[in-house]
Amino acid sequence: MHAYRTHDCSQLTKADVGGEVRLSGWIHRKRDHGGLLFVDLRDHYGITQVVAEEGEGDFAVLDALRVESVVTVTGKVVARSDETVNADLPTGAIEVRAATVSVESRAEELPMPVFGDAEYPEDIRLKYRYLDLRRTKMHQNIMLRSNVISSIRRRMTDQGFQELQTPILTASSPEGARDYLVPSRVHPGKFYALPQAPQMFKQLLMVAGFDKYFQIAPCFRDEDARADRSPGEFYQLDFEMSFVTQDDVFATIEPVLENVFREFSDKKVTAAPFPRIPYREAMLKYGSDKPDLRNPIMISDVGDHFVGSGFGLFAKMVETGNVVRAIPAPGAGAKSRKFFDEMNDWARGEGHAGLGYIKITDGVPGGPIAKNHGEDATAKLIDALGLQENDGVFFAAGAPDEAAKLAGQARIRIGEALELIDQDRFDFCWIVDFPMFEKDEDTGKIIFSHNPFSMPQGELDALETKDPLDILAWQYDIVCNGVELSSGAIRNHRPDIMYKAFEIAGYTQADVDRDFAGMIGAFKYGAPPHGGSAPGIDRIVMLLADEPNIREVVLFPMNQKAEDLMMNAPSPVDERQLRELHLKLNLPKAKANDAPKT
RNA sequence: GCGGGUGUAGCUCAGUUGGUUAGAGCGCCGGCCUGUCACGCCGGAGGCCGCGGGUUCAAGUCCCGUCACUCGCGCCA
Repeated sequence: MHAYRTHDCSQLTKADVGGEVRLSGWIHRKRDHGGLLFVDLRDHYGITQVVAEEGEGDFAVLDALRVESVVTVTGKVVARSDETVNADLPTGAIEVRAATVSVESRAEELPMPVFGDAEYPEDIRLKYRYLDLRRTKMHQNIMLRSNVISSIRRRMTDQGFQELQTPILTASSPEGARDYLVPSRVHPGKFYALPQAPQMFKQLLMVAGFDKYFQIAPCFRDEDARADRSPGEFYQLDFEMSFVTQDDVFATIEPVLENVFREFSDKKVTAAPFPRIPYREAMLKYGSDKPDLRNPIMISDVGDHFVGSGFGLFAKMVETGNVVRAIPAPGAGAKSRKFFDEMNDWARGEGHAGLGYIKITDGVPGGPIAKNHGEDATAKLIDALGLQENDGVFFAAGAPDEAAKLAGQARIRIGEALELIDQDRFDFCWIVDFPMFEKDEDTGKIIFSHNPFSMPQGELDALETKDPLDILAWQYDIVCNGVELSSGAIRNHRPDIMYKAFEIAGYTQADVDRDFAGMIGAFKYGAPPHGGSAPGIDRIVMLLADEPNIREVVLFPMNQKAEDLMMNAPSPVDERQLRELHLKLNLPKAKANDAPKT
């Protein structure tokens, strides 16, 4: 008989009755009836009930153990009587009569229980992540993640993609997020950087002629956390293809995403081809470049209605080049005035001037805007917006960018408050036609608005002839349920266009040659047109697991301050290590009241 | 860096307009219990009410500061 197990804890059925078996696992739960003891024995695969009776075998050994201790139990499989069958358990028709019990590992009293689905503080969960991961929900999430990644790999290789590895220690890049730096021992004063994405490497793989590349790639960015953003590191399905147009990239990745989502969820999934929404249209209609299409609210520009309006505030704003955006709130007319006032308070709290509204009650429009705007004009506005007789509508007014942003946030908040969002769908879309450049709000300079390596639409001709702010890029994002899954582009593979694009953004040819030496050099020796994208693995799994927080689908995440509470990272290093790396610390002055870390 | 929320037993939480000895469930420890599967019953231990300061006759409760966690803003080509 095997030293630890003849079966796992999910396998035994009526067919095994009478057999001598050996199981190993954790004591999930104990039910102690004095002379009779029931133990739910748990492993990765399932749970099997073990019974021990006083006076028989190693009853006393099992009786004395705490839950989460690890044991090996040997005994006979017996059928349960009809009254005692547990239909909720795949192994519920049988139980194992414990003859011998060997203790593999004794558990102390737990800082947090494994059994049950109560919520626990995240710092405790992170510190004792190995216990947290034993819990059913977390264990399932991580299994889902593993299965999703397998499925993605299979689907990518089936389409002819090669899985290739790129370096983890690379060079810092002047663009993008802050880098994680690694000091060089051999080269005093020089540093490696961890890749924010294998962006340049994957483009170089295209130059190297590999045609189709993918990788489940770790990416490192020193930026602050969000619910859908782990600090430190995350994974992307990074892929790149040669001799392709934007349509080819879409046609390649759409079936992968659609089918992965269909494979791992019962929700309705957008059928490919996914809708494509130009960036400017998205900002107008949804007030966001990552719209949640499950939300039926559509924003529209209603500035024209307020030209010369009796509602002087909006009339004046429109005259001075500002905009007014309407955010319908279907059915909100039935809500109390408090609902509308609270929305306004929220907008002010977010730092906006406010959120005006019209509340329609049984066909009668009310509120300060309706009153001053005039009866006929209000009727016309309501008609144009297609509002029903118990709807509401909010107004975001201001500079175009600000009004769009406020309207977009309000759209989300109203959709949630009125429960307009269908929780049973995954709605995909592409956001396309991103602008190539934008104006830096602080300096007034022209800067790249996204990836500087994207091909401008119209190529060199556009760069030379058009207003930079009017130039669009072959740059696209894929969005699902308001979550940005990836961004990608058809790349700029032409040195002449590259130099020109960087020149517009204020970089000389020498700057480009220095900062992007590897890539610009490579493009001078024959580079194929190419493009790709990089959907975020963690976010895909988060959506599929129906979790609001990315840390629920990451094995060992760091907390919001980028600390690993289990491994105590980051940690101080000793003087010898610093000397080897030619580093001297220049620490900020400690605050007087800082509590010591435990 | 900034703003919101939270902080009471190992864990989840209750704690009234400031008022006597801060409670419950789970867990833990002890006892009883031979068909449970959230086993049951009896008993017990366990509290710097995050920390510091202030107001007050009196603070878990009010005020200020601070720390921790979290959500968001900034940041994220």
